[in-house]
Amino acid sequence: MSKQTQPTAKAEPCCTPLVREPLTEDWAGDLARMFKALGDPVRLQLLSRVASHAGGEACVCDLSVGLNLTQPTISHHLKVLRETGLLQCERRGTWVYYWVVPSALAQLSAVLGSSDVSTSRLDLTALVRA
Amino acid sequence: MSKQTQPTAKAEPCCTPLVREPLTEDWAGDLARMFKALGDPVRLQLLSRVASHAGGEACVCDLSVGLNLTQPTISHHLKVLRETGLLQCERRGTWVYYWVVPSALAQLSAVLGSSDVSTSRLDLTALVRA
DNA sequence: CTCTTGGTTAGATAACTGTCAATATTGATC
DNA sequence: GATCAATATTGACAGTTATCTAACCAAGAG
Repeated sequence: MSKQTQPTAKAEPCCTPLVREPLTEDWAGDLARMFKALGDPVRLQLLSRVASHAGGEACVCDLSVGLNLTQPTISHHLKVLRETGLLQCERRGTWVYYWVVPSALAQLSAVLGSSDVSTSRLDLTALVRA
Repeated sequence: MSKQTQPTAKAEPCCTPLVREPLTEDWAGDLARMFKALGDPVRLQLLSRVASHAGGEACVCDLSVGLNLTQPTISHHLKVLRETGLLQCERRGTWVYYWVVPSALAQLSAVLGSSDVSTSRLDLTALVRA
């Protein structure tokens, strides 16, 4: 369970301030996959609940309360977040605990934010492929 | 043309990183709409081309080159980015120029950024709240 | 081993999305 | 005016997605 395939969370030119890395074509695709995972209100709330939960992790039963959805639907959304590398999970006894992968969020945040304070410009330049 | 409705760029209880506290349902919806707009490789590339273009703006003809898509498709994606408040545009003569809305991207970046940003980055999270 | 509780998987379906061809609109130029 | 070039809009269609119900798997407790 805790051993998931994580197609997008590659240990690559990651986390280096993405200034001007000559971008592989895949990168826009990988980034888009992660942003798409965030592009659902339920998933955003789930992610937020996990991230802000005491101890940095939460079990599914904690996450489900208040969201007016069936449990399989919650499970589906968690799976999406897992498969994009934004979340990881582990089973402990009866419960399954989820936690965020900070580097994944940081990566997305860095792409959107200006990494160079002096130029106040967006760091999406790296996305422009040759 | 340049006078678009911008449903998502509201001034709200905005920009608290989602690791700090769970998102409200309303806000999650707004954020999700923007992230969803970024959740497409073509749109990511368009956005990055606009952002990295000389002068901070680009006309549609500049943006289309290289992307192997028909003109209406490009136009559609630009519309999505417009309607989520990530881009703005203006017609000048025959051409339509697009530019990014930095505050929108900053807002998303801030949401993703870790609250305990003990490390590097500027945490203007609170400032961006328009 | 059986029951119960927590969670995932499978299958079905309605809604949404990306794409294109065709058409419309807008402005410049003749 | 008529015409052309640059974008936008419309309509259609295939592929994807969010959600549900039902069934299944895993781990404790009797």
